[in-house]
Amino acid sequence: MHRWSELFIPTLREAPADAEVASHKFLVRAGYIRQLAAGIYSYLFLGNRSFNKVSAIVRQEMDRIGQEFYLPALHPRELWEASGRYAIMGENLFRLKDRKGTDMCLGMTEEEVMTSIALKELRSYKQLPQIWYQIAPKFRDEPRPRSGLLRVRQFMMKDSYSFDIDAAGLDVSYKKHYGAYCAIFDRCGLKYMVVEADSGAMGGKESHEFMVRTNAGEDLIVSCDACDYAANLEKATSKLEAVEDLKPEGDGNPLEVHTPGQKTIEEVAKFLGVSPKNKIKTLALMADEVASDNKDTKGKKHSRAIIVLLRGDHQLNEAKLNGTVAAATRPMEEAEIRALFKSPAGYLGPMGIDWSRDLNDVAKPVLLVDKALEGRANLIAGANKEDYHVKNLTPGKDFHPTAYADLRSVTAGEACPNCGKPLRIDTAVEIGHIFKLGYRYSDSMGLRVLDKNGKEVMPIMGCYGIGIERILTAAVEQGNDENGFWLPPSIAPFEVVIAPVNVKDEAVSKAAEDIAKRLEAAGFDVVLDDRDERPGVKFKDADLVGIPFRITVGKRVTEGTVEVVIRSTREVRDVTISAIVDHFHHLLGRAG
RNA sequence: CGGGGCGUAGCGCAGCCUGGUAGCGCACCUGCCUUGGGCGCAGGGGGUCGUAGGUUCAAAUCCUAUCGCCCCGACCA
Repeated sequence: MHRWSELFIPTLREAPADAEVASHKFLVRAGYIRQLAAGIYSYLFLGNRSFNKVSAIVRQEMDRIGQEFYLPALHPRELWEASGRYAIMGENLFRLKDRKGTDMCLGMTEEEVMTSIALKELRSYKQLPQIWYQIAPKFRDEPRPRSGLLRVRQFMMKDSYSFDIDAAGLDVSYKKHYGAYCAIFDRCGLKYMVVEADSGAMGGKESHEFMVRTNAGEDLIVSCDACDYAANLEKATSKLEAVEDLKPEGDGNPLEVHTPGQKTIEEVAKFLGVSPKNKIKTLALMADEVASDNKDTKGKKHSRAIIVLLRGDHQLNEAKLNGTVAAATRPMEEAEIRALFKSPAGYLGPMGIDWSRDLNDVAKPVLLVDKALEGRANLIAGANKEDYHVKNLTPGKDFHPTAYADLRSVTAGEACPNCGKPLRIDTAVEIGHIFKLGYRYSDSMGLRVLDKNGKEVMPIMGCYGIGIERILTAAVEQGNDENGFWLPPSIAPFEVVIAPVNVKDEAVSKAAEDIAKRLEAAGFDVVLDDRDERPGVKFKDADLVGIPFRITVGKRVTEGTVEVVIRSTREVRDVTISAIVDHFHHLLGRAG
């Protein structure tokens, strides 16, 4: 039996000064975790217990669809060179040398290791499909670890990888994961949502994220309360209300107007008496394309101009831009702006520049136009001349975009793309991500099997991740008040804490001991707070440490009664001692 | 990596400006007392003031460097 007096549960009255988010404060105060360094945490007794329960649920559900492996965290450089990620991952990849000077790194994910096993062992379509998974530490040298356990440098991840003969097979593996993830998060007692996710520049086709709404989250998700539409802001779209175009002025050809000192969208719109919706916002960006190996080719970089046009009242979504041009961009410097536009910032527009016709044409500047401007007419943009703007601009007629693309960020209140009702935007924590990888690794690492016809084909892959500590963190964020937090019983370190009000009272402590024994015999996870402390101390600790139920054993044992307290609602019930086991069978929905 | 903040006992903080005995609350130990929401009284232990160098008769305090941690941003398969 677990006796609190013998356990190491170092609770704190005050949170460490550098903890800001609720989960961080409470997990430290409750003695679950202690910090070792930035983004690196130790799990103490309670933390580890909870952690193990989460892992066990993940393992059970994953075992229904896949096979568990255990892969090394220490990887040779060559493996990451083979996939091309040694360079791509940059500083986020922990790198080290072994005693012989061989370059090694610590795994951020295990696509390379899994694929290397697959390519050595898989020979035939008959061996497919495969789903391999593991629950193991991952290492990422994050530029800025933060928010306690939310963004850390070492964390436990359930990562799985599927290998299928074709896209239809991948669909099946993907759906199996979708189902398993729902089962896992349901069992962990989380209120989560599944959102369409940005598949990134890696060329994936489909991707969903499992998100828990909390103000501590780092992601922004767009969702519709009226239907099931939900997407990461990086991916979300919306229906726009039609905008009435301006009437053409004069002969309908581009017309310069004098706009002295009017630089911002708002200033110009007000000055000309039009809505920002009839204006073009011109963003001047540069993509610095550094050759793939950043060490040897230092200083040798090729920059190309990327000019983005948006409706005047819209904001650029950098993830979407990234997906379109597959490169990181930065704002142009003043000199670069003058070199291209022959004009100072504030009066930029698309006129008079020879734009690239093709995204792959590196020689000329690229003009990307947001889809919200497609089909619009008589817009107003800068004239590329100080103190002048141009009216009557119609895309496709007066200037020729390199490409139209969805580049803007959705804002709250815009119409849902499915049902037209207003969209909401919330912050959220990503607890899981499923991803159709495609042929990215099969191709780069040379994975081939023979199909029915004896022909070599590339298996298609999927990868799927769950952040174990994020489940715990999200659960704490979801259930806390000023006194502490409560975890769902399935992932709490103990289901019940039994608090005898005075251990020196024989009747009380005997009854508490007896109840603990009976509940434990019935299969409940209980801890007996047998410390010789005042009741207030025990209650405060019980409230703090995340245990969902408390039994208070007080003077009324003489009447055969104790109190059961539900932590989340603070509901208190009198229960007769003889009925206590039945009561918990009922409370926890377990058969007696 | 840019901007900001902070390193003094396990936790929370004061002291630093204006150099001179290192302090408070909580926690901890002993004893008494108390026992339905962090009880009370008495006694006690614990700190190279992040580290290194410098200025000075004297440095937690002033100067320089460095390390670490937190926050905002950039970044985040």
